[in-house]
Amino acid sequence: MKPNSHIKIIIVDDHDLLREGISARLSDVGYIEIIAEGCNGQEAVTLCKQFKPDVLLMDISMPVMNGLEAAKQIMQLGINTRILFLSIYDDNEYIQEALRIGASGFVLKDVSKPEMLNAIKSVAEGATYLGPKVAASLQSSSGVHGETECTYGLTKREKQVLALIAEGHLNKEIAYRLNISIRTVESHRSAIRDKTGGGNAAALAKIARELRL
Amino acid sequence: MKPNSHIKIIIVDDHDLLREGISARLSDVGYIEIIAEGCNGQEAVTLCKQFKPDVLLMDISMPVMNGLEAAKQIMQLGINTRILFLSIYDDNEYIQEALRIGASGFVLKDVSKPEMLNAIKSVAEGATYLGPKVAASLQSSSGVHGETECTYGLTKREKQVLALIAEGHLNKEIAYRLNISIRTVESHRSAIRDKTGGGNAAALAKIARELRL
DNA sequence: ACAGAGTTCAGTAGTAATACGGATATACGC
DNA sequence: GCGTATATCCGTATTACTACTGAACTCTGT
Repeated sequence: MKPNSHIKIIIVDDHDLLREGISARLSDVGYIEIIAEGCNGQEAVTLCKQFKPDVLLMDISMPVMNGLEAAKQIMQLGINTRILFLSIYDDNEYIQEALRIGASGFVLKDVSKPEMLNAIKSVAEGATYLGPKVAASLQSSSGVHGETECTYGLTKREKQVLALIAEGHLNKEIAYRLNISIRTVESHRSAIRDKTGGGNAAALAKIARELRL
Repeated sequence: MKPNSHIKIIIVDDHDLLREGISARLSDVGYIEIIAEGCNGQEAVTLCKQFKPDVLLMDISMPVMNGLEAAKQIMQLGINTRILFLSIYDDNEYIQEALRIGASGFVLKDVSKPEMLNAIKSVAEGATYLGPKVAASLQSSSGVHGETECTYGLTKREKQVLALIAEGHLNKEIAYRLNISIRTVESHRSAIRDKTGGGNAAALAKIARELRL
C-alpha cells in the first residue's frame, strides 16, 4: 500500500441505512474509493474475490453468513484485503475471534469520522487498529492491569512453584532449581492445592495457564 | 482526548541520535508537543508521574530499567498515559508481553513518518495500534491459519485421553468417562508419553495446550 | 517485643502414576 | 489370508505425589 494512494473499499452491512451513512461519510474523502457494497457475508466473499479491495469494512452479525465466517473464507483467498470489522457489540468473544481469524481492525458503530478514517488508513497500511472502546473491552477481560487479582491468594513463592509445575517439572527438579528441599516443594504444592482447589499436576497446570504464569 | 487538541508526548530512548531524530520528525507537527525526554525506564516512570503525558513513546531495551518494566509501573500510576512502544525487534515475546501489560501500541523503528503520526494519533484517542510488521509477526506465531498438524502421530483415542488428562482428570475418572478399564487408560497414557516425549501429567497438559485439545 | 504471614524442613501413611513385561480382539489395506 | 495398527486388558515393581501433623526461622508491621 503506497502512501497517499487510493484506498479501495468494500462496505458490507445488512442495514441499508447504515451502509448509506458510511458511504456518505467516506464519499467526500479524496483518497478513499468505495468500489462495491454488499449486505451479507456470502456477498462479502464474492465481492472480495471479484474486486480485491484494499479494505473490507464489514459488520459481524448478518443474515445468510456472518462476518466472522466470511472473514475466514476471505483470508484463504490469498488476496491482499485487510478486514476492518464494524460492530455494535464490544463483546470480547467477537473481538478475540476476529483477531484470531486475522482481521486487521475492529471499531464500534459509534465511531467518529476522524477515528474511522484513522482506522481505515491504519489497516490499509497493514497495521492493526482497535478502537478505544474495543481496546478497553479487550483489556478488561484478559487481566491486563498488573495482576488478575484472582490469584487465589497465592504467595510469590507459591506462584513460582506453580509456574514450574505447569512447565511439567518434577518436585525433585523444582527443588533443585529453587535450591530448596523436596519437602518444601511439597509443602508449597500442598498449599497451592488448598488455595486453588486443584487436584493433580495437570489440574494445577490448567490453573496456572488461567493465571498466566 | 478531544479531537484536534494537543497531544503531549514524552520520548524515552537510550540512543541520543534516535531521540533527536524523533524530536525533529515530530517538532513541526502542529498538534504534537514534546514535553520531555528520557533515556531509560526509570526516567520514564519519573517523567510520567511528573508530566502526565498523553502518549509515552518508548523503546524496550534500555539500561537501568527496560521499557516493559517501566510500562508496568506507569500503568499502576493511575494516570491517563498511553504507551506506544518503539522497538527494533518484532519479537513476539516482546509484543505480546507489551500488550499484556497494557501498552496501546507497538511500532518498529523503521516506521515512516505518516505511519508514526497515525500511530500516535490512534493511541492518543485510546485506540490500539500495531504497525504492519508487528501485526504480521504477531499473527504468524499464534497459529492463526487453521490447524497446527503437529500431533505427534497420536491416534483419536489417544488425543481423547490426552484432552482429559489436560483437564486434570485422574486415570480413574478417564476410565469411567470412556467406559474402559484403568489399565487401558494407562496404556494410552504410556503411548502418549512415548510419542510426545512428555513426562508427568503437567507436562502432558502443556503439550495438550500446544495442540489445542 | 510480639503477632502474623511466609518460607523452610521433617515423619508417616496412603494413593496415583510410571516402567517394565505381556496378552487378546478387531478392523483395514494389500 | 496376512501383516499392521489400534484398542482393549492384566501383573509386578518402582517412583512420584498426596494427606496429615508438627515445627523452626525470617520478615513485616504495630
